[in-house]
Amino acid sequence: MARAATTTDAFNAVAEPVRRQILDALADGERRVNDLVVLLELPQPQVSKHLRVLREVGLVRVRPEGRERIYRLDGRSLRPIHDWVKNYERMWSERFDALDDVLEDLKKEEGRGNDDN
Amino acid sequence: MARAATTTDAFNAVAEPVRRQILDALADGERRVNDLVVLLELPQPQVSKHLRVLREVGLVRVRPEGRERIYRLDGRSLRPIHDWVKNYERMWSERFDALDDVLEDLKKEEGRGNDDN
DNA sequence: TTGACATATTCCTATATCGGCATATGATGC
DNA sequence: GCATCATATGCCGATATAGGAATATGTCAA
Repeated sequence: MARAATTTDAFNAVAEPVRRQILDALADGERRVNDLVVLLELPQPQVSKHLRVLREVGLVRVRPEGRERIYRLDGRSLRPIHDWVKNYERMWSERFDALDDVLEDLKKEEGRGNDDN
Repeated sequence: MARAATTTDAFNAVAEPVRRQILDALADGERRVNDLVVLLELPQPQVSKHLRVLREVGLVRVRPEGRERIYRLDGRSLRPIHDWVKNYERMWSERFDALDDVLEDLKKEEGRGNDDN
């Protein structure tokens, strides 16, 4: 086995910068393929191929409209990523430092519960 | 050009499941390489190689201690990921639905400010 | 029907990935 | 020094990836 297929999960799909660009573009609302082509200044096949990957992991949905295809964001597949990174938020956010302080204070004031962490 | 180098950014580094496992293991505290080997039940070279990638994107730091090497999580490089996905949170979180409701109410009543984080 | 437009797919090449195995480097203790 | 432990690196093969170019599919319009 070589590398995990990008088509497998959202983590891999989103590791590709162009695909993130596409998602960001779709965040403003649905778009036709060609709108994305123009917007991202990329060759059309490349866009279509990335859209395919995004489709396969459920990050976007298509709606045909005449000869055009309207792509729409479906961000729910991003949730696992969000939930995963969220556990690390404390490592950079001062908000969490503040929270830690509060917790420490609580421990001290709250009496002599001998909890160590 | 083929695929983006995993060593490039956190997005790519984290797309690999084993590396996420490693980070999760390190979230509990620093660990020697061999601890990780035992914990994840993986061949040592594989662990070392993944650690190298994680090191190169700044997700972990090493501290030599005798003939051992203690790896430590440095979650700050995860921040770009967190910030990016956070923009999509509204797409699955009911909290945001609630927030939307609040905003609607505010529009209607124009009266009181209700702080939801 | 025919031709123009919109999008998807196929074929191709270069690359870099992951894992396995063997080995190198480096530190410790005798 | 030498053997051992702990970790890192090198080389290998298989795979699949991203991008390019050409082409296929599908839809509309005259």
